[in-house]
Amino acid sequence: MNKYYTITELTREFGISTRTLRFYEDEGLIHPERRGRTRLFRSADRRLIMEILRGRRIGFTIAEIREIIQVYKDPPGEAGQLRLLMKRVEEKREELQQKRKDIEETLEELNNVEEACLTRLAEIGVGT
Amino acid sequence: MNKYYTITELTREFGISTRTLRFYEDEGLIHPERRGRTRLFRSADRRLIMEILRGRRIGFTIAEIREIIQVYKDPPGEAGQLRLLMKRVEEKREELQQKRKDIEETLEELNNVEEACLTRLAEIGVGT
DNA sequence: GAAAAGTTTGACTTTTACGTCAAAGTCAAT
DNA sequence: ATTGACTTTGACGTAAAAGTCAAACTTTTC
Repeated sequence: MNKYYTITELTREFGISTRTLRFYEDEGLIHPERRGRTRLFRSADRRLIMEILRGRRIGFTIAEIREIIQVYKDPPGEAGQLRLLMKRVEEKREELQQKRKDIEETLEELNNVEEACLTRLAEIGVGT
Repeated sequence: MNKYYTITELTREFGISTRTLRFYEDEGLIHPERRGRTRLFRSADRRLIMEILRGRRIGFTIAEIREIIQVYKDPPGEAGQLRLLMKRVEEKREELQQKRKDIEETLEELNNVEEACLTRLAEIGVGT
């Protein structure tokens, strides 16, 4: 075990480009090891990339993703910082709940569109 | 009734800029009336803007939003077009379901972070 | 009827998140 | 030892979605 992943293995697995991974490294989101100059990704890096991509799908910016990673890396110890973090968490929660609501409404509309399509198809293509 | 909204009324209501609304008009998403050169928004425009902003929050591009609006404006009548539309609907559905899952996982993590904060606060700030 | 407030168009700029080369280095296999 | 596949750095480019600014025009208000 304890295998290394090459950069292209990961790009293929996740459907992203090498440029994207290099960009994430430049932005300080990941820190793959090096053998010479070549990047070597461990499974921890791989998992981190999965979380980054999840954040991306949700619509988080690079800055936000970096911030989240930071919090996990070294959580704040001081009371003021903790309270600040909780405030930010609460804000994010509201944002995500709104987004979830938006998605659910849109899924509903998609259902309506689909039904309308089926109805229309049945009307015109009777027996197609 | 049948009131007109000015552009700034809407920007204030939705927390967007006039530039944004002009941009949406340039992109063909909205078509407010004119009195002279001044734009006059009706409540139908206002509702449309709400839908545009919902699409934006979800992460749809302008092109996708425009496409959705188009479908509502004049739904396809031909069978091939209808089937194509249904395929696209299915793709969007999967995309949104993935996004919803991402959001739910992230909401779970936010809960964990919050709990960790509370625990830590209790530890250090006993009686604060 | 003059000032203040709001609006329009047009042009240029900015930010984010990468894409696209080019040139050079590395490594495995033939 | 050379071909071919892969990788790196660096520089420049790009698309989307607005932001910013200037100059002119309108409308409202005092």
